[in-house]
Amino acid sequence: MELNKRQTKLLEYIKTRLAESGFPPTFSEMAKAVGVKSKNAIEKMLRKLEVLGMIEREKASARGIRLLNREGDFIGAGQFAAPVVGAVAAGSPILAEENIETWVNLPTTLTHNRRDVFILKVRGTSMKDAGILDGDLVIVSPRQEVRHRDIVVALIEGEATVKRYINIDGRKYLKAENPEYKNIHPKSEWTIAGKVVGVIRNIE
Amino acid sequence: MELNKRQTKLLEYIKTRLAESGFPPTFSEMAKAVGVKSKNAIEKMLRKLEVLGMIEREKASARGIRLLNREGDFIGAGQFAAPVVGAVAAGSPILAEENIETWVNLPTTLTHNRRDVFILKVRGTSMKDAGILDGDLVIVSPRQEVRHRDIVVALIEGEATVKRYINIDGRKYLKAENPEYKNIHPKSEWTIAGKVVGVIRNIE
DNA sequence: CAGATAGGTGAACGAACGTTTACCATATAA
DNA sequence: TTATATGGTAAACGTTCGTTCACCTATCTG
Repeated sequence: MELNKRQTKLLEYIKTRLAESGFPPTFSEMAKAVGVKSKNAIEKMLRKLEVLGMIEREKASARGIRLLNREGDFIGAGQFAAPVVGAVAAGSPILAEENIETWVNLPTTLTHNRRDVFILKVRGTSMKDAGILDGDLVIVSPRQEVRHRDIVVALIEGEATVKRYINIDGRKYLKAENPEYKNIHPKSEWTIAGKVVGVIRNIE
Repeated sequence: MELNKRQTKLLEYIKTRLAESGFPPTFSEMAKAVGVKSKNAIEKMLRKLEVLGMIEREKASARGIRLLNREGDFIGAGQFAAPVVGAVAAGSPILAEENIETWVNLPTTLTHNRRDVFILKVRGTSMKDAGILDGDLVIVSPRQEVRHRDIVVALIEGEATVKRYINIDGRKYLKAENPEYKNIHPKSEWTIAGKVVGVIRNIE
């Protein structure tokens, strides 16, 4: 069972309404937003979203809708669900379902209001001199321009790695921020999955 | 103009309801929660909260309440407002009004559901080998037990500083994580303001 | 003392809001 | 072809919910 276009639009509308107004919309508002004329249409769509575990409802109460992320905990206003990428299966795009370990809610204030970021859990100490340690979560913005000396997430042979991007006169390579690691001049195909725009560390 | 006990309780109730149920409460729910029998009493309290800039309302709509932090942006479900401490005025407690630069909303998921944390903006590079750089925000938990080798925020002569806490056989001092800095054996009175439980960095 | 102010009760009103039922159109499966 | 699921309209219903008004009671002020 999957969402059709209008149902996806409804879910999206609930998200933005929650983010922008601080509380969920009413049936009439939703009907207007997705372009249907009957509140019953909304009722049916909501039931579907509920069955699929995307929302949770409080019956018979106004605006009684909770938005859930795929972990089942709910996404409050001013937040959005960001995927946490684990091991990247060779050849697959980094954001493929199979690579997503879990979802966490982030406040949009932490990402300059971007909602298209993902999160990568850092393994190893190759960036320790840049203040990125083993176990840290890096926030990655995939659609942002990457410049010389930015910290990036690169995909090399289906392996996601955090490094500093160096581009000198068109010579492009990756630099570790730890003297014990060598620079990487990939021979095989590689791509940049995004720019690191934030770091989150949980101590203990 | 200040809040009395019941009004404070109302504000607190709105906060927890928003955190727990994902949307604001109705008048009746609020009346029951703070122990008044009339919805009009709630109306008057809400007006006061509104005048004081603590909430924002959408008139004539069910559950039309937004919770604001002291910066005027609203606090969504699953979030709470944490104070960002700047320069600490000598002799004042670290969380005194005058020391608070601004407020930011944090998701409770980042603080293990603790709501009593505050944030300190790090100055200098004395903790760089612990992955804490100049400009980083550290999340500080003031009521948590501090143990040997924890990273802490210490108050020395009215100066807030982030260091590693060392306690060997009762000999207590502070250690920088940067060879260019010496250990600190404070001679004057000093206190520990809290334990560092998280780090947030915004790149760019 | 009279008067203002803050905080509350209680009831009535009307609009907002979720729910339900009957009915229709279209596509898909048996 | 006949069922059956899907997605929608339309209307009616009954609460829920915010608003407002009249009135009460302390407490403080001049």
